[in-house]
Amino acid sequence: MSTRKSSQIDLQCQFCQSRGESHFSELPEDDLEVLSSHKSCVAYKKGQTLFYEGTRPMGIFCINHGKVKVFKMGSNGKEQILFIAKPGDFLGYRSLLSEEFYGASATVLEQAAICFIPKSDFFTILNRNPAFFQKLMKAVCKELGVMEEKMAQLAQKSVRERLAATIIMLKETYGMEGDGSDVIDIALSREDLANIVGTATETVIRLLSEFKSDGLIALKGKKIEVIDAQRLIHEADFYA
Amino acid sequence: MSTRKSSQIDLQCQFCQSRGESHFSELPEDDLEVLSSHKSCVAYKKGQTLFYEGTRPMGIFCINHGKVKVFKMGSNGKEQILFIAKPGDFLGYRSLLSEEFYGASATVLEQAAICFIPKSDFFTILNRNPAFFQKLMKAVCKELGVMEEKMAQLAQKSVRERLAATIIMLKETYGMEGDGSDVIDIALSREDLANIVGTATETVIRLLSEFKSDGLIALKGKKIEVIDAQRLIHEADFYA
DNA sequence: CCATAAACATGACATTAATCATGTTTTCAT
DNA sequence: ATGAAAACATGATTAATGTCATGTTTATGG
Repeated sequence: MSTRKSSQIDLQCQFCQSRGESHFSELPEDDLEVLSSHKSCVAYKKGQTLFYEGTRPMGIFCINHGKVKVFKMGSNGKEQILFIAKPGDFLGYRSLLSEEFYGASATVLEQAAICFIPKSDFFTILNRNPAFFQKLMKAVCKELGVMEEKMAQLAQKSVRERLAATIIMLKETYGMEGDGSDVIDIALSREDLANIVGTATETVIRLLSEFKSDGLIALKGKKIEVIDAQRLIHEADFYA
Repeated sequence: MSTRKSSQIDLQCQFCQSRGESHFSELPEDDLEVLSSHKSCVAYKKGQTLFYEGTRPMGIFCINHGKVKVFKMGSNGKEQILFIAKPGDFLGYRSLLSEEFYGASATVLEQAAICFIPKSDFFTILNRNPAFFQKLMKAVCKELGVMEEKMAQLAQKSVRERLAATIIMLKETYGMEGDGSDVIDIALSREDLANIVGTATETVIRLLSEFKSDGLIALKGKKIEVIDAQRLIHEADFYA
Protein backbone atom coordinates (compact mmCIF):
# COMPACT_ATOMS: atom_id res chain seq x y z
CA MET A 1 0.00 0.00 0.00
CA SER A 2 3.02 2.28 -0.30
CA THR A 3 1.92 5.44 -2.05
CA ARG A 4 4.75 5.88 -4.48
CA LYS A 5 5.36 9.38 -5.78
CA SER A 6 6.47 7.70 -8.99
CA SER A 7 2.90 6.55 -9.66
CA GLN A 8 2.35 9.83 -11.50
CA ILE A 9 2.69 9.30 -15.26
CA ASP A 10 3.10 11.77 -18.07
CA LEU A 11 0.46 11.04 -20.70
CA GLN A 12 -0.90 13.56 -23.15
CA CYS A 13 -4.41 12.97 -24.50
CA GLN A 14 -3.12 13.97 -27.94
CA PHE A 15 -0.84 10.96 -27.99
CA CYS A 16 -2.96 8.50 -26.01
CA GLN A 17 -3.03 5.12 -27.73
CA SER A 18 -6.36 4.24 -26.12
CA ARG A 19 -8.11 7.35 -27.40
CA GLY A 20 -9.23 5.66 -30.59
CA GLU A 21 -11.50 3.39 -28.55
CA SER A 22 -12.92 6.20 -26.47
CA HIS A 23 -15.61 8.84 -26.71
CA PHE A 24 -12.74 11.28 -27.19
CA SER A 25 -11.76 9.70 -30.49
CA GLU A 26 -13.06 12.48 -32.71
CA LEU A 27 -12.28 15.52 -30.62
CA PRO A 28 -10.42 18.35 -32.34
CA GLU A 29 -6.89 19.21 -31.28
CA ASP A 30 -7.81 22.27 -29.20
CA ASP A 31 -10.37 20.30 -27.18
CA LEU A 32 -7.75 17.70 -26.46
CA GLU A 33 -5.50 20.44 -25.18
CA VAL A 34 -8.16 21.56 -22.74
CA LEU A 35 -8.52 18.00 -21.54
CA SER A 36 -4.79 17.60 -21.07
CA SER A 37 -4.32 20.93 -19.36
CA HIS A 38 -5.27 19.93 -15.80
CA LYS A 39 -5.22 16.23 -16.26
CA SER A 40 -3.35 13.85 -14.00
CA CYS A 41 -2.47 10.34 -14.95
CA VAL A 42 -1.68 7.76 -12.33
CA ALA A 43 -0.46 4.16 -12.23
CA TYR A 44 -2.72 2.05 -10.07
CA LYS A 45 -2.06 -1.32 -8.57
CA LYS A 46 -4.56 -4.15 -8.33
CA GLY A 47 -7.06 -3.54 -5.56
CA GLN A 48 -6.75 0.25 -5.44
CA THR A 49 -10.00 2.17 -5.48
CA LEU A 50 -10.77 5.06 -7.81
CA PHE A 51 -13.90 6.22 -6.02
CA TYR A 52 -16.44 5.10 -3.48
CA GLU A 53 -20.20 4.83 -3.72
CA GLY A 54 -21.87 7.76 -1.99
CA THR A 55 -19.05 10.27 -2.51
CA ARG A 56 -19.13 13.36 -4.68
CA PRO A 57 -17.69 13.09 -8.20
CA MET A 58 -15.04 15.70 -8.99
CA GLY A 59 -14.23 14.75 -12.55
CA ILE A 60 -14.01 11.81 -14.88
CA PHE A 61 -11.64 8.89 -15.03
CA CYS A 62 -10.38 7.77 -18.39
CA ILE A 63 -8.77 4.37 -18.57
CA ASN A 64 -5.56 4.27 -20.56
CA HIS A 65 -4.55 0.78 -19.60
CA GLY A 66 -5.93 -1.98 -17.38
CA LYS A 67 -9.38 -2.97 -16.18
CA VAL A 68 -11.64 -1.64 -13.47
CA LYS A 69 -14.66 -3.19 -11.80
CA VAL A 70 -17.60 -0.95 -10.99
CA PHE A 71 -19.81 -2.34 -8.27
CA LYS A 72 -22.42 -1.72 -5.63
CA MET A 73 -22.00 -3.05 -2.12
CA GLY A 74 -25.04 -4.89 -0.75
CA SER A 75 -26.19 -4.83 2.84
CA ASN A 76 -24.83 -8.35 3.22
CA GLY A 77 -21.38 -7.09 2.29
CA LYS A 78 -21.52 -8.76 -1.11
CA GLU A 79 -20.54 -6.81 -4.19
CA GLN A 80 -22.67 -6.69 -7.30
CA ILE A 81 -20.48 -5.85 -10.27
CA LEU A 82 -22.33 -3.60 -12.73
CA PHE A 83 -19.70 -3.70 -15.44
CA ILE A 84 -15.99 -3.92 -16.05
CA ALA A 85 -14.38 -0.93 -17.68
CA LYS A 86 -11.54 -1.37 -20.16
CA PRO A 87 -9.07 0.96 -21.91
CA GLY A 88 -10.86 3.83 -23.61
CA ASP A 89 -13.81 3.74 -21.20
CA PHE A 90 -14.89 6.67 -19.09
CA LEU A 91 -15.92 6.39 -15.48
CA GLY A 92 -17.91 8.74 -13.33
CA TYR A 93 -19.40 10.96 -16.01
CA ARG A 94 -22.86 9.55 -15.44
CA SER A 95 -22.98 10.81 -11.85
CA LEU A 96 -21.41 14.07 -12.92
CA LEU A 97 -24.13 14.70 -15.50
CA SER A 98 -27.00 13.69 -13.23
CA GLU A 99 -25.48 15.79 -10.42
CA GLU A 100 -25.65 12.93 -7.97
CA PHE A 101 -23.14 11.22 -5.72
CA TYR A 102 -21.42 8.17 -7.10
CA GLY A 103 -23.90 5.31 -7.25
CA ALA A 104 -21.16 2.70 -7.23
CA SER A 105 -17.52 2.14 -6.33
CA ALA A 106 -14.68 1.48 -8.75
CA THR A 107 -11.68 -0.73 -7.99
CA VAL A 108 -8.75 -1.63 -10.21
CA LEU A 109 -8.62 -5.31 -11.21
CA GLU A 110 -5.17 -5.34 -12.72
CA GLN A 111 -2.22 -2.97 -12.95
CA ALA A 112 -3.65 0.12 -14.65
CA ALA A 113 -2.88 3.60 -15.96
CA ILE A 114 -5.81 5.94 -15.47
CA CYS A 115 -6.20 9.65 -16.17
CA PHE A 116 -8.33 12.02 -14.18
CA ILE A 117 -9.90 15.03 -15.86
CA PRO A 118 -11.41 17.65 -13.57
CA LYS A 119 -15.11 18.31 -13.80
CA SER A 120 -14.64 21.89 -15.03
CA ASP A 121 -12.55 20.94 -18.07
CA PHE A 122 -14.96 18.17 -18.93
CA PHE A 123 -17.89 20.58 -18.84
CA THR A 124 -15.93 23.10 -20.91
CA ILE A 125 -15.63 20.58 -23.74
CA LEU A 126 -19.22 19.53 -23.30
CA ASN A 127 -20.41 23.12 -23.67
CA ARG A 128 -18.34 24.13 -26.62
CA ASN A 129 -18.64 20.91 -28.59
CA PRO A 130 -22.28 19.93 -29.22
CA ALA A 131 -21.24 16.98 -31.37
CA PHE A 132 -19.38 15.53 -28.40
CA PHE A 133 -22.34 16.13 -26.15
CA GLN A 134 -24.60 14.29 -28.59
CA LYS A 135 -22.17 11.45 -28.85
CA LEU A 136 -22.17 11.13 -25.10
CA MET A 137 -25.97 11.22 -24.99
CA LYS A 138 -26.09 8.40 -27.45
CA ALA A 139 -23.60 6.42 -25.38
CA VAL A 140 -25.60 6.87 -22.17
CA CYS A 141 -28.79 5.79 -23.92
CA LYS A 142 -27.05 2.67 -25.20
CA GLU A 143 -25.72 1.94 -21.74
CA LEU A 144 -29.21 2.22 -20.36
CA GLY A 145 -30.39 -0.34 -22.90
CA VAL A 146 -27.58 -2.67 -21.91
CA MET A 147 -28.38 -2.31 -18.23
CA GLU A 148 -32.05 -3.07 -18.87
CA GLU A 149 -31.03 -6.19 -20.72
CA LYS A 150 -28.80 -7.28 -17.84
CA MET A 151 -31.60 -6.73 -15.39
CA ALA A 152 -34.03 -8.83 -17.40
CA GLN A 153 -31.52 -11.65 -17.71
CA LEU A 154 -30.83 -11.56 -14.00
CA ALA A 155 -34.53 -11.93 -13.33
CA GLN A 156 -35.27 -14.63 -15.83
CA LYS A 157 -32.29 -16.86 -16.35
CA SER A 158 -30.78 -19.57 -14.19
CA VAL A 159 -27.31 -19.20 -12.72
CA ARG A 160 -25.95 -21.71 -15.23
CA GLU A 161 -27.35 -19.72 -18.14
CA ARG A 162 -26.05 -16.47 -16.71
CA LEU A 163 -22.56 -17.86 -16.20
CA ALA A 164 -22.47 -19.13 -19.78
CA ALA A 165 -23.73 -15.76 -21.02
CA THR A 166 -21.10 -13.97 -18.92
CA ILE A 167 -18.27 -16.04 -20.39
CA ILE A 168 -19.53 -15.26 -23.90
CA MET A 169 -19.76 -11.58 -23.01
CA LEU A 170 -16.24 -11.53 -21.57
CA LYS A 171 -14.95 -13.15 -24.74
CA GLU A 172 -16.63 -10.57 -26.96
CA THR A 173 -15.80 -7.58 -24.81
CA TYR A 174 -12.29 -8.22 -23.60
CA GLY A 175 -11.04 -10.30 -26.47
CA MET A 176 -8.30 -12.83 -26.61
CA GLU A 177 -4.84 -13.02 -25.20
CA GLY A 178 -2.77 -12.62 -28.36
CA ASP A 179 -3.61 -13.88 -31.81
CA GLY A 180 -5.00 -17.32 -32.51
CA SER A 181 -5.65 -17.79 -28.82
CA ASP A 182 -9.04 -18.57 -27.35
CA VAL A 183 -7.98 -17.52 -23.87
CA ILE A 184 -10.08 -14.59 -22.64
CA ASP A 185 -7.83 -11.69 -21.77
CA ILE A 186 -9.06 -10.95 -18.28
CA ALA A 187 -8.04 -12.55 -15.01
CA LEU A 188 -11.02 -12.64 -12.69
CA SER A 189 -11.17 -14.32 -9.32
CA ARG A 190 -13.99 -16.80 -8.87
CA GLU A 191 -15.46 -14.34 -6.41
CA ASP A 192 -15.51 -11.48 -8.91
CA LEU A 193 -17.02 -13.76 -11.51
CA ALA A 194 -19.72 -14.71 -9.00
CA ASN A 195 -20.35 -11.03 -8.35
CA ILE A 196 -20.89 -10.39 -12.05
CA VAL A 197 -23.22 -13.36 -12.44
CA GLY A 198 -25.01 -12.61 -9.20
CA THR A 199 -24.46 -15.86 -7.34
CA ALA A 200 -22.29 -17.50 -4.69
CA THR A 201 -18.59 -18.13 -5.26
CA GLU A 202 -18.97 -21.87 -4.65
CA THR A 203 -21.66 -22.09 -7.29
CA VAL A 204 -19.40 -20.48 -9.89
CA ILE A 205 -16.59 -22.86 -9.01
CA ARG A 206 -18.87 -25.86 -9.38
CA LEU A 207 -20.35 -24.68 -12.69
CA LEU A 208 -16.92 -23.87 -14.13
CA SER A 209 -15.86 -27.43 -13.29
CA GLU A 210 -18.95 -28.74 -15.05
CA PHE A 211 -18.34 -26.59 -18.12
CA LYS A 212 -14.79 -27.85 -18.11
CA SER A 213 -15.67 -31.53 -17.92
CA ASP A 214 -18.34 -30.96 -20.56
CA GLY A 215 -15.60 -29.67 -22.86
CA LEU A 216 -17.00 -26.15 -23.14
CA ILE A 217 -14.07 -24.35 -21.58
CA ALA A 218 -10.60 -24.96 -20.23
CA LEU A 219 -9.07 -23.22 -17.24
CA LYS A 220 -5.68 -21.58 -17.75
CA GLY A 221 -4.88 -20.40 -14.26
CA LYS A 222 -7.31 -17.58 -13.56
CA LYS A 223 -8.11 -17.17 -17.20
CA ILE A 224 -10.73 -19.01 -19.18
CA GLU A 225 -10.20 -20.60 -22.55
CA VAL A 226 -13.31 -20.98 -24.67
CA ILE A 227 -13.30 -24.40 -26.32
CA ASP A 228 -16.80 -24.65 -27.73
CA ALA A 229 -18.35 -21.22 -28.16
CA GLN A 230 -21.39 -22.58 -29.98
CA ARG A 231 -22.42 -24.92 -27.19
CA LEU A 232 -21.67 -22.23 -24.63
CA ILE A 233 -24.06 -19.91 -26.44
CA HIS A 234 -26.60 -22.67 -26.40
CA GLU A 235 -26.12 -23.11 -22.64
CA ALA A 236 -26.78 -19.39 -22.27
CA ASP A 237 -30.14 -19.96 -23.89
CA PHE A 238 -29.79 -17.25 -26.50
CA TYR A 239 -32.47 -17.98 -29.01
CA ALA A 240 -34.52 -20.76 -27.38
CA MET B 1 -60.29 -4.89 -30.14
CA SER B 2 -62.63 -2.55 -32.05
CA THR B 3 -60.52 0.29 -33.44
CA ARG B 4 -62.84 3.15 -32.73
CA LYS B 5 -62.33 6.29 -34.79
CA SER B 6 -63.46 8.19 -31.71
CA SER B 7 -60.30 7.17 -29.86
CA GLN B 8 -58.61 10.22 -31.33
CA ILE B 9 -58.56 13.04 -28.77
CA ASP B 10 -57.87 16.72 -29.18
CA LEU B 11 -55.17 17.72 -26.71
CA GLN B 12 -52.83 20.67 -27.13
CA CYS B 13 -49.46 20.48 -25.38
CA GLN B 14 -49.92 24.12 -24.36
CA PHE B 15 -52.89 23.19 -22.22
CA CYS B 16 -51.82 19.72 -21.10
CA GLN B 17 -52.42 19.31 -17.37
CA SER B 18 -49.71 16.64 -17.14
CA ARG B 19 -47.03 18.83 -18.66
CA GLY B 20 -45.96 20.20 -15.30
CA GLU B 21 -44.71 16.74 -14.33
CA SER B 22 -42.91 16.16 -17.59
CA HIS B 23 -39.59 17.02 -19.21
CA PHE B 24 -41.60 19.49 -21.30
CA SER B 25 -42.48 21.56 -18.25
CA GLU B 26 -40.18 24.47 -19.02
CA LEU B 27 -40.41 24.60 -22.81
CA PRO B 28 -41.15 28.01 -24.34
CA GLU B 29 -44.45 28.57 -26.13
CA ASP B 30 -43.06 28.25 -29.66
CA ASP B 31 -41.42 24.90 -28.91
CA LEU B 32 -44.73 23.65 -27.58
CA GLU B 33 -46.33 24.68 -30.83
CA VAL B 34 -43.84 22.58 -32.80
CA LEU B 35 -44.62 19.64 -30.56
CA SER B 36 -48.35 20.06 -31.03
CA SER B 37 -48.16 20.57 -34.77
CA HIS B 38 -48.04 16.94 -35.89
CA LYS B 39 -49.02 15.35 -32.65
CA SER B 40 -51.76 12.78 -32.32
CA CYS B 41 -53.41 11.94 -29.06
CA VAL B 42 -55.23 8.67 -28.60
CA ALA B 43 -57.38 7.03 -25.94
CA TYR B 44 -56.10 3.56 -25.16
CA LYS B 45 -57.86 0.74 -23.42
CA LYS B 46 -56.26 -1.62 -20.93
CA GLY B 47 -54.12 -4.20 -22.68
CA GLN B 48 -53.41 -2.21 -25.83
CA THR B 49 -49.80 -2.04 -26.89
CA LEU B 50 -47.92 1.15 -27.76
CA PHE B 51 -44.91 -0.54 -29.30
CA TYR B 52 -43.16 -3.86 -29.50
CA GLU B 53 -39.61 -4.84 -28.61
CA GLY B 54 -37.49 -5.12 -31.73
CA THR B 55 -39.40 -2.61 -33.85
CA ARG B 56 -38.19 0.76 -35.08
CA PRO B 57 -39.12 3.82 -33.03
CA MET B 58 -40.84 6.56 -35.05
CA GLY B 59 -41.37 9.13 -32.35
CA ILE B 60 -42.02 9.52 -28.67
CA PHE B 61 -45.05 8.75 -26.57
CA CYS B 62 -46.07 11.19 -23.90
CA ILE B 63 -48.50 9.98 -21.28
CA ASN B 64 -51.28 12.40 -20.50
CA HIS B 65 -53.33 10.05 -18.39
CA GLY B 66 -53.08 6.43 -17.27
CA LYS B 67 -50.22 4.01 -16.67
CA VAL B 68 -48.10 1.92 -19.00
CA LYS B 69 -45.89 -1.07 -18.29
CA VAL B 70 -42.60 -1.33 -20.14
CA PHE B 71 -41.25 -4.85 -20.28
CA LYS B 72 -38.98 -7.36 -21.94
CA MET B 73 -40.22 -10.77 -22.93
CA GLY B 74 -38.02 -13.66 -21.82
CA SER B 75 -37.41 -16.83 -23.78
CA ASN B 76 -39.71 -18.64 -21.35
CA GLY B 77 -42.55 -16.29 -22.30
CA LYS B 78 -42.35 -14.46 -18.99
CA GLU B 79 -42.34 -10.68 -18.93
CA GLN B 80 -39.82 -8.70 -16.94
CA ILE B 81 -41.26 -5.28 -16.21
CA LEU B 82 -38.54 -2.62 -16.34
CA PHE B 83 -40.69 0.22 -15.05
CA ILE B 84 -44.19 1.60 -15.05
CA ALA B 85 -44.69 4.93 -16.76
CA LYS B 86 -47.15 7.46 -15.36
CA PRO B 87 -48.64 10.77 -16.57
CA GLY B 88 -45.92 13.17 -17.65
CA ASP B 89 -43.48 10.39 -18.54
CA PHE B 90 -41.96 9.96 -21.98
CA LEU B 91 -41.59 6.62 -23.69
CA GLY B 92 -39.36 5.59 -26.54
CA TYR B 93 -36.95 8.49 -26.57
CA ARG B 94 -34.14 6.35 -25.27
CA SER B 95 -34.19 4.11 -28.36
CA LEU B 96 -34.64 7.13 -30.58
CA LEU B 97 -31.51 8.79 -29.20
CA SER B 98 -29.38 5.66 -29.30
CA GLU B 99 -30.65 4.93 -32.83
CA GLU B 100 -31.62 1.38 -31.92
CA PHE B 101 -34.79 -0.64 -32.19
CA TYR B 102 -37.06 -0.68 -29.18
CA GLY B 103 -35.45 -2.73 -26.44
CA ALA B 104 -38.76 -3.39 -24.74
CA SER B 105 -42.51 -3.43 -25.32
CA ALA B 106 -45.05 -1.06 -23.80
CA THR B 107 -48.61 -2.02 -22.88
CA VAL B 108 -51.33 0.08 -21.29
CA LEU B 109 -52.28 -1.01 -17.77
CA GLU B 110 -55.38 1.11 -17.33
CA GLN B 111 -57.52 3.37 -19.53
CA ALA B 112 -55.07 5.97 -20.84
CA ALA B 113 -54.68 9.07 -23.00
CA ILE B 114 -51.32 9.12 -24.74
CA CYS B 115 -49.86 11.53 -27.27
CA PHE B 116 -47.48 10.59 -30.04
CA ILE B 117 -44.93 13.12 -31.27
CA PRO B 118 -43.12 12.26 -34.50
CA LYS B 119 -39.39 11.78 -34.37
CA SER B 120 -38.69 14.80 -36.59
CA ASP B 121 -40.51 17.30 -34.36
CA PHE B 122 -38.83 15.86 -31.30
CA PHE B 123 -35.40 16.26 -32.89
CA THR B 124 -36.28 19.78 -33.99
CA ILE B 125 -36.86 20.82 -30.38
CA LEU B 126 -33.77 18.93 -29.29
CA ASN B 127 -31.62 20.81 -31.79
CA ARG B 128 -32.90 24.27 -31.19
CA ASN B 129 -33.21 24.07 -27.43
CA PRO B 130 -29.92 23.11 -25.75
CA ALA B 131 -31.40 23.54 -22.29
CA PHE B 132 -33.98 20.88 -23.10
CA PHE B 133 -31.30 18.60 -24.46
CA GLN B 134 -29.32 18.99 -21.25
CA LYS B 135 -32.38 18.33 -19.16
CA LEU B 136 -32.99 15.14 -21.08
CA MET B 137 -29.37 14.08 -20.68
CA LYS B 138 -29.66 14.54 -16.96
CA ALA B 139 -32.85 12.49 -16.93
CA VAL B 140 -31.28 9.62 -18.86
CA CYS B 141 -28.29 9.60 -16.53
CA LYS B 142 -30.60 9.45 -13.53
CA GLU B 143 -32.56 6.62 -15.12
CA LEU B 144 -29.35 4.72 -15.65
CA GLY B 145 -28.56 5.09 -11.97
CA VAL B 146 -32.02 3.81 -11.05
CA MET B 147 -31.66 0.84 -13.35
CA GLU B 148 -28.27 -0.04 -11.84
CA GLU B 149 -29.83 0.07 -8.42
CA LYS B 150 -32.65 -2.22 -9.52
CA MET B 151 -30.18 -4.65 -10.98
CA ALA B 152 -28.15 -4.81 -7.79
CA GLN B 153 -31.26 -5.37 -5.69
CA LEU B 154 -32.42 -8.12 -8.00
CA ALA B 155 -29.08 -9.86 -7.57
CA GLN B 156 -28.75 -9.47 -3.84
CA LYS B 157 -32.11 -9.41 -2.17
CA SER B 158 -34.57 -12.18 -1.44
CA VAL B 159 -37.98 -12.24 -3.11
CA ARG B 160 -39.59 -11.19 0.18
CA GLU B 161 -37.31 -8.16 0.47
CA ARG B 162 -37.89 -7.24 -3.15
CA LEU B 163 -41.65 -7.44 -2.83
CA ALA B 164 -41.58 -5.22 0.25
CA ALA B 165 -39.29 -2.76 -1.56
CA THR B 166 -41.60 -2.80 -4.58
CA ILE B 167 -44.65 -1.96 -2.48
CA ILE B 168 -42.76 0.94 -0.89
CA MET B 169 -41.67 2.11 -4.34
CA LEU B 170 -45.22 1.94 -5.69
CA LYS B 171 -46.42 3.97 -2.76
CA GLU B 172 -43.81 6.67 -3.30
CA THR B 173 -44.12 6.76 -7.08
CA TYR B 174 -47.82 6.40 -7.75
CA GLY B 175 -49.16 7.95 -4.60
CA MET B 176 -52.42 7.43 -2.84
CA GLU B 177 -55.97 7.16 -3.96
CA GLY B 178 -57.37 10.48 -2.73
CA ASP B 179 -56.39 12.36 0.41
CA GLY B 180 -55.93 10.72 3.75
CA SER B 181 -55.93 7.32 2.09
CA ASP B 182 -53.15 4.79 2.32
CA VAL B 183 -54.35 2.85 -0.68
CA ILE B 184 -51.76 2.84 -3.46
CA ASP B 185 -53.25 4.29 -6.61
CA ILE B 186 -52.36 1.55 -9.06
CA ALA B 187 -54.23 -1.66 -9.81
CA LEU B 188 -51.73 -4.38 -10.65
CA SER B 189 -52.52 -8.02 -11.23
CA ARG B 190 -50.54 -10.45 -9.11
CA GLU B 191 -48.86 -11.53 -12.32
CA ASP B 192 -47.69 -8.00 -13.16
CA LEU B 193 -46.48 -7.54 -9.60
CA ALA B 194 -44.54 -10.79 -9.93
CA ASN B 195 -43.04 -9.53 -13.17
CA ILE B 196 -41.83 -6.37 -11.47
CA VAL B 197 -40.34 -8.25 -8.52
CA GLY B 198 -38.90 -10.95 -10.75
CA THR B 199 -40.55 -14.01 -9.27
CA ALA B 200 -43.44 -16.44 -9.80
CA THR B 201 -47.04 -15.30 -9.49
CA GLU B 202 -47.78 -17.87 -6.78
CA THR B 203 -44.88 -16.62 -4.71
CA VAL B 204 -46.24 -13.06 -4.82
CA ILE B 205 -49.69 -14.28 -3.80
CA ARG B 206 -48.26 -16.19 -0.86
CA LEU B 207 -46.08 -13.31 0.31
CA LEU B 208 -48.92 -10.78 0.02
CA SER B 209 -50.99 -13.07 2.25
CA GLU B 210 -48.14 -13.18 4.74
CA PHE B 211 -47.72 -9.41 4.71
CA LYS B 212 -51.44 -9.12 5.23
CA SER B 213 -51.62 -11.48 8.20
CA ASP B 214 -48.55 -9.76 9.64
CA GLY B 215 -50.49 -6.50 9.55
CA LEU B 216 -48.16 -4.77 7.08
CA ILE B 217 -50.70 -4.28 4.31
CA ALA B 218 -54.38 -4.75 3.54
CA LEU B 219 -55.79 -5.81 0.20
CA LYS B 220 -58.52 -3.62 -1.29
CA GLY B 221 -59.46 -5.57 -4.38
CA LYS B 222 -56.48 -5.31 -6.70
CA LYS B 223 -55.07 -2.37 -4.81
CA ILE B 224 -52.80 -2.47 -1.82
CA GLU B 225 -53.25 -0.45 1.33
CA VAL B 226 -50.08 0.20 3.28
CA ILE B 227 -50.78 -0.30 6.98
CA ASP B 228 -47.32 -0.24 8.50
CA ALA B 229 -44.86 1.51 6.20
CA GLN B 230 -42.09 1.41 8.78
CA ARG B 231 -42.12 -2.33 9.20
CA LEU B 232 -42.47 -2.75 5.44
CA ILE B 233 -39.32 -0.71 4.95
CA HIS B 234 -37.64 -2.90 7.51
CA GLU B 235 -38.75 -6.01 5.63
CA ALA B 236 -37.20 -4.52 2.51
CA ASP B 237 -33.91 -4.44 4.39
CA PHE B 238 -33.13 -0.80 3.67
CA TYR B 239 -30.42 0.09 6.14
CA ALA B 240 -29.52 -3.28 7.65
C1' DC C 1 -77.97 -11.78 -15.79
C1' DC C 2 -75.49 -15.71 -17.00
C1' DA C 3 -71.76 -18.32 -18.93
C1' DT C 4 -67.02 -18.48 -19.43
C1' DA C 5 -62.58 -17.11 -18.89
C1' DA C 6 -59.24 -14.96 -16.22
C1' DA C 7 -57.38 -14.02 -11.93
C1' DC C 8 -56.62 -15.43 -7.29
C1' DA C 9 -55.54 -18.75 -3.80
C1' DT C 10 -53.49 -22.82 -1.50
C1' DG C 11 -51.26 -27.31 -0.95
C1' DA C 12 -47.78 -30.74 -2.32
C1' DC C 13 -43.64 -31.45 -4.29
C1' DA C 14 -39.32 -30.76 -6.96
C1' DT C 15 -35.40 -28.14 -7.89
C1' DT C 16 -32.07 -24.78 -7.55
C1' DA C 17 -28.75 -22.61 -5.39
C1' DA C 18 -27.09 -20.81 -0.81
C1' DT C 19 -24.72 -22.00 3.27
C1' DC C 20 -21.62 -24.49 6.15
C1' DA C 21 -17.69 -27.35 6.77
C1' DT C 22 -13.34 -28.80 5.56
C1' DG C 23 -9.25 -29.59 2.90
C1' DT C 24 -5.98 -28.24 -0.82
C1' DT C 25 -3.51 -25.14 -3.66
C1' DT C 26 -1.78 -20.76 -4.89
C1' DT C 27 -0.14 -16.26 -3.86
C1' DC C 28 2.40 -13.06 -1.48
C1' DA C 29 5.07 -10.56 1.95
C1' DT C 30 8.91 -11.07 4.83
C1' DA D 1 12.60 -19.94 1.00
C1' DT D 2 8.88 -20.10 4.15
C1' DG D 3 4.83 -19.26 6.76
C1' DA D 4 0.42 -17.00 6.55
C1' DA D 5 -3.33 -15.61 4.09
C1' DA D 6 -6.14 -15.77 0.28
C1' DA D 7 -8.14 -18.27 -3.30
C1' DC D 8 -9.83 -22.54 -4.98
C1' DA D 9 -12.26 -26.84 -4.57
C1' DT D 10 -15.67 -30.31 -3.06
C1' DG D 11 -19.11 -32.57 -0.11
C1' DA D 12 -23.17 -32.36 2.90
C1' DT D 13 -27.07 -30.04 4.24
C1' DT D 14 -30.63 -26.62 4.28
C1' DA D 15 -33.47 -22.96 2.83
C1' DA D 16 -35.79 -20.53 -0.67
C1' DT D 17 -38.43 -20.51 -4.47
C1' DG D 18 -40.32 -22.52 -8.69
C1' DT D 19 -43.64 -25.78 -10.60
C1' DC D 20 -47.71 -28.46 -10.87
C1' DA D 21 -52.29 -29.51 -9.52
C1' DT D 22 -56.62 -28.10 -8.17
C1' DG D 23 -60.36 -25.30 -6.34
C1' DT D 24 -62.46 -20.70 -5.60
C1' DT D 25 -63.47 -16.04 -6.65
C1' DT D 26 -63.88 -12.22 -9.67
C1' DA D 27 -64.34 -9.91 -14.01
C1' DT D 28 -66.36 -9.61 -18.53
C1' DG D 29 -68.78 -10.00 -22.92
C1' DG D 30 -73.04 -11.32 -25.08
